[in-house]
Amino acid sequence: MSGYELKKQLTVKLGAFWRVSFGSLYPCLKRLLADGALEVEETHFTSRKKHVYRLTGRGEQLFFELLESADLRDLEQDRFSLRLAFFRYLRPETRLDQLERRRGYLQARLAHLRACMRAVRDRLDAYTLELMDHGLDEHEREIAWLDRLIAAERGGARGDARASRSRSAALQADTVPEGPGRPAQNPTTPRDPRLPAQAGQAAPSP
Amino acid sequence: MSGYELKKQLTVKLGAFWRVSFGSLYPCLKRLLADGALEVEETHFTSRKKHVYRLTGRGEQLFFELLESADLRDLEQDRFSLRLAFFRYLRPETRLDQLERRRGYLQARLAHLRACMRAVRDRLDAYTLELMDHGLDEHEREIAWLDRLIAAERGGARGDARASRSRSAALQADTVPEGPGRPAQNPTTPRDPRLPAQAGQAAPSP
DNA sequence: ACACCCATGTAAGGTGTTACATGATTAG
DNA sequence: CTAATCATGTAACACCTTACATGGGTGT
Repeated sequence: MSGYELKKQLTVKLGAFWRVSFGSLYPCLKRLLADGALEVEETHFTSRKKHVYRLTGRGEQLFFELLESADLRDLEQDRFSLRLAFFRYLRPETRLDQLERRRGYLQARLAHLRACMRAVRDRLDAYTLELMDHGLDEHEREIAWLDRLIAAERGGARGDARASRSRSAALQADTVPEGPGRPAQNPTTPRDPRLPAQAGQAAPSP
Repeated sequence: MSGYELKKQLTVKLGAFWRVSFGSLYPCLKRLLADGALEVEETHFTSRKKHVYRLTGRGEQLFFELLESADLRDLEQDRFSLRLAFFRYLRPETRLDQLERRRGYLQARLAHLRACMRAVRDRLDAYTLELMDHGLDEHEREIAWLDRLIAAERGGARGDARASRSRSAALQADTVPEGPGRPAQNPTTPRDPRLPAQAGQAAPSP
């Protein structure tokens, strides 16, 4: 799609934790184009120029490489959320692995925060205490949420049915029908069935 | 205190949402020093140089000005948390005002997210849906938390007693004993009783 | 006619991080 | 003695945001 359209899509679908500005989007598209990860088609339907971008095979490969690999930074809130939004393109094992790494990260952080808090607790004013308690709470909730996702990922269609707004049970549906879809599996194939070309399933796509 | 010590304190007390690096802290101290907001005393107790910084009257004034004023950016998660950590130095009315503005901000955001979600809900995969639901949940919780803080701020010592980990009831204690402590009230006074010089009350201080 | 969305891009500037450089002191 | 901690700083760089510049189309 076009850069303009792309921004709109990203804003609607990932706007909760990730915002793009044209000042970073357009240069990025150019960079990816120069790297051969994208190709353009300039349309002039109405005398108005418009660049329609499309992923190349190389771009797809890059996408899967970036998605499968995850360093320490990718365990932080926003980066992880961004990755989660593309989880359907990951192999189930990698999904599970990344969910568990995020969980471990949060758990460690939680322990550290608790330790910090014990150390300074009685020298803090009420507002700071509230803030810290709330932070602890948030972490615990996030861990509980991850536990649900992990359970759903492991147990197939049987998630925690009691959680009021739980959608865990649906996690196994709507997923890419392929089995373990590795990028390295068949690097020469130009068209990849993992990338749905049809409409009706417009999850954030590469 | 020294820059080094300051970083340690900030890391322990605000580390949950705000991290400082020396590369930004030291230049910042220099800037504040040049602006007359800080003064230094170089100590050489043990032949090791150490800069002990102290707020000047101008610095205090600046602190209160920055704290009392809040633009749109300061309503976002981390910025707001930072401010909340210094709430005890604010006038009660300003506290209430800022809590309510943050609440309004979250409410608007929540409405917007819900609208986005309604629009794309059936074109999203299960992971993205989980992500969005979780985001909605977080927002709702944050609003509920703010409601407790607001209630405590309004109602004196009577907060929501049922919340399991609530500390709301203590919100009115531990606060700066002064009444409305405006910076403009007596600009010529060098020493400000609002800034506790004694130990034993080491909430994040300017 | 006017405002507003579509559409693309550039340039300046702010902000912070990483890495480096340096050296004293203390605990094991 | 050696590793860690105390302590201060600088420079390069990455990254993104804001503001600007430009122009076609669409609705009222």
